Amino acid sequence: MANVLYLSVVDDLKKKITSGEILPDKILKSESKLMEEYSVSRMTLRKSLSLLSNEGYIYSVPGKGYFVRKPDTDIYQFRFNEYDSFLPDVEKIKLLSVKIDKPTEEMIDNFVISKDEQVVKIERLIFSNKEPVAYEIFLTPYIPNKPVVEDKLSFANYYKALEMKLPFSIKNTIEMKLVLANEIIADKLKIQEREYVFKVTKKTYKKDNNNLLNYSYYYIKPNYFILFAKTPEEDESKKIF
Amino acid sequence: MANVLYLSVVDDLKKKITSGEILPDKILKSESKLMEEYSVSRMTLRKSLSLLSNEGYIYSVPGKGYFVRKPDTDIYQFRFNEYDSFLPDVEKIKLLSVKIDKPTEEMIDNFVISKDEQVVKIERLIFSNKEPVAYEIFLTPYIPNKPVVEDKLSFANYYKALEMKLPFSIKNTIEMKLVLANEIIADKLKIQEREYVFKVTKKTYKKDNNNLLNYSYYYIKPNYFILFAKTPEEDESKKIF
DNA sequence: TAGTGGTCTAGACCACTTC
DNA sequence: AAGTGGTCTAGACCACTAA
Repeated sequence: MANVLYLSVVDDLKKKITSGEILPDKILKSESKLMEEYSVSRMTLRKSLSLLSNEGYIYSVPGKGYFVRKPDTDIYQFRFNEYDSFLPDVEKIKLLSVKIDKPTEEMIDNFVISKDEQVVKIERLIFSNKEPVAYEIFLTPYIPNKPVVEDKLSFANYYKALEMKLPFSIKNTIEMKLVLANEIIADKLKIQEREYVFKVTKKTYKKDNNNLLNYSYYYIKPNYFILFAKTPEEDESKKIF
Repeated sequence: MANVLYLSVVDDLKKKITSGEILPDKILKSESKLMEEYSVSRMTLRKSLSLLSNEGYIYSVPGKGYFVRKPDTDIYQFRFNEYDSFLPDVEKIKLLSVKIDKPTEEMIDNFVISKDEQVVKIERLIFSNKEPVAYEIFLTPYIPNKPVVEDKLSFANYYKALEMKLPFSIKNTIEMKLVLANEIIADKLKIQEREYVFKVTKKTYKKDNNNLLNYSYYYIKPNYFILFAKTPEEDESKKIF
């Protein structure tokens, strides 16, 4: 297909795998045989096999050969942030409060801080369709001499700025469940107490030491949130070269 | 670190990127300079850069150079299937009914079938903790001469078998939202009518032509489902070689 | 011992960007 | 014209697996 050798090899092998001509866990021809079959050099062939391996089609066992992989079809991917995840589109995000306070027991457990240190607590209300649709509580340890100009960059963006600066060093987790709204949440979202709301807990960790950097609770009105996820795609931009 | 040349180059460059020594969108040294710096051949260096590219750390622009990528921290990954996704662990899955019937308007819209063809409808009840926790309706076009022995492989596993046979050719989507239980759902799950339940819609498509192969609705009791997702990990098993 | 994949080198030619 | 990354080759040596 393409006028690039290693891609045409990839195309052909993919076809053989997706069509079922070579089934999962079955062995492929050896490198030397494939080199002959496609009339390419070893390095070129290996580039093709490398690509197929990266895309999850095959795996290799040293000394044995290449095998077709059985992919995991139960894996899904989605995107979540305070701007794109609510329905209809988010109109504005209102900063309710910024407090610097002593940590609760829960925070001392979660963060790597002592009870003498302080914690930043930010409350925000996310509006959509003229209504409050989500109430967010964000928590992070307070570090007074952080090289972020606190007055200039509002606290609301403080942690975003932090993430932006060192994007490779963090990882997130998210937990979503249904809970009954308590008085505070009901008040913020203007709903009845003991109505169901989505509770999304988002935690941000430092990759290398697994320290918790910050976490947020989002309380979301049921009708304003749909989670849509799909099988992860092979990322074209990350193609091997 | 490792006694493999290209991995030690990867380690060093990763350190420079994660530490912030080279910031997102900033250019790396050119291949020829890096070859000199690390005293490796071009192909070895390119293998290192290829790995970093695959893991999302860098990208390349032909004629210009290599740049540090700004990774997307809003992406999450999770696993969903009828065995591992409910709380506590699933005890059994009860097959309620298998019907072969004419398709509804909705099904004709979704599937690539005419109104004269037929559809398989499977109802299942997922038990956990002696209670029904989820009610599933599965739909797929009925193909009489499918090479699956219908009596042997129960219908409940019919589509699983299908997926297993051609795992590379399918992709899934999932949608999760809150809905109010209607009479049927309330009855199956033994809850009150007009209580909230999770509605999960899972659709399976053929990759090449985007045809819908089957879809399921899961109605799940709120307390028996928590979605847990996290930043996708670099898959060690798919490492470049 | 023969065959397998894993690492590594030193070249070559190309298309593209920048000046 | 000089520098960049992209493709491709023909070797070499190694560790591992299987008979």
